[in-house]
Amino acid sequence: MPDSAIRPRKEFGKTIAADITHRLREEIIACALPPGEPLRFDVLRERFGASFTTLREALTALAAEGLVDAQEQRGFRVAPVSRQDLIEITDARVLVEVELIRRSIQRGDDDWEIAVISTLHRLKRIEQRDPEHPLRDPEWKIAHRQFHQALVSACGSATLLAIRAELFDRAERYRHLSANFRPRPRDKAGEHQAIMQAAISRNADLAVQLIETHIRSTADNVATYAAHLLDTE
Amino acid sequence: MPDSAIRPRKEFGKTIAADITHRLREEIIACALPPGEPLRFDVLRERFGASFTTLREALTALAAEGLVDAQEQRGFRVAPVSRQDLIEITDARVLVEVELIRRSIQRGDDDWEIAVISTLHRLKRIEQRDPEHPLRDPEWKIAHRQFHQALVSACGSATLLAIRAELFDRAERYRHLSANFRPRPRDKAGEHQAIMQAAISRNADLAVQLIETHIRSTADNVATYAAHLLDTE
DNA sequence: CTAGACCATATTTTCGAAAATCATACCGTT
DNA sequence: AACGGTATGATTTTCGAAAATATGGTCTAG
Repeated sequence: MPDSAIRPRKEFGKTIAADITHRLREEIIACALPPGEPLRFDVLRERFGASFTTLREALTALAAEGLVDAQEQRGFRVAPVSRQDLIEITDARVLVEVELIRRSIQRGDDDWEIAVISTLHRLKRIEQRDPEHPLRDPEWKIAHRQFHQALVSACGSATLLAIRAELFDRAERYRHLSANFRPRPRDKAGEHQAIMQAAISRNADLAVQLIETHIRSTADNVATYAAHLLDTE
Repeated sequence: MPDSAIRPRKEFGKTIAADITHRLREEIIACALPPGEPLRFDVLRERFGASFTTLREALTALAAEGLVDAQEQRGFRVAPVSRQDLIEITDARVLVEVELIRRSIQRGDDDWEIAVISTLHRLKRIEQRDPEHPLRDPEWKIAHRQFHQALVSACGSATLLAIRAELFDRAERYRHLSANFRPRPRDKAGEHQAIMQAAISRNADLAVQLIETHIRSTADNVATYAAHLLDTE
């Protein structure tokens, strides 16, 4: 029996507000709600079936995450994109992720190694099964997120992990932005494999270098293929 | 004519929700609302004169900043404190602030130098005038915040500045926590002066080292004098 | 023809009542 | 006495109406 049979309203989290926050976040990251799009209450009300104030709570939370732009007395809109913002997010990600990889490699135990290996394995399975544009596949997105999450999960700082997760989401939105115009994805599978091996063999310097390249080349890709969307701001 | 004559409701920001977010943030940082304190709506309603939903919006925003703990279906409370949390905030601050100081020293122009010098000057003036417990003085708090803000203001990344500001607020709460038990403040004035000089003379390595010591010794102080508040968790 | 004031409409923001949920005390049963 | 279920009160969460504010267009004066 599919549990969708008993799905009255809420799916993620117990409150409607938390659920809508989650759904809105996903739609913004996937660019189903395009950057700069005004978020008017009557439209959202129809789309999500919630009241003004519940929607307002969700939008306020997303504004704090940097995915929504709150313009006082003039409503909300999806956070706009810009080349500068992409650069800042990339730099911040490198700064944080490099530190967390180092800490994880130093502190990671058996469970951490297992998590890294198994999340990569699942990611590769999904890529085999369906070797085309991966960002269109929700399962690939989840598996990709979980692999990168696993890599840093042993760092020991919930504070830095939360910051990292926020930056990851904001970067993922930019990847979606360029996904429709990118001719063919480069060899991410190979990069992920190499990162995993460096991490498991506790070669921190190599892992750090690979991660930085991974993040920066992804951003370069976005800047190239979404250039027409970044310069019109 | 003082503009307080025409202050019907709002003070900071144009919406009541933004105003209440600001006021709640200040009270939490100052530990006027102590860590772990339940934030019940009828109490807040009386204290701030706003409705349920407006308060809810403010609390949701503060939860995203890490100052409030949202327990789904069971309300909100002031974020609890712990030794582990203090360590994480301190480490994260060092990571970010060190990077931002470097960038600011490299990129800062004349206006940056002027901002650093003038904010420190104001801070010293306030300290002369009233040499006792500085955290009790709202003016000192603002001046202190502005000096540290000025130091990193030329870094060129609004993204990292926002992260830094959040961590600064969370750290300031811990400083307030121990302020009542600390016998006498150490020589912060001298430290600030040395940091300013290193920054202005573009000695990045020295400035970075001084900032790191500044942050860590402050945290050590908190851990010492607020120990009884951190271990009971 | 332009600038500014004014009105009408669209949209956001706020409110308190009502619904949903949780915590507690009570009661009956074993 | 211990346990489990249930009623009751306390608290949070959600809703749509009402108030506040912005937007866009029209008219008038210069």
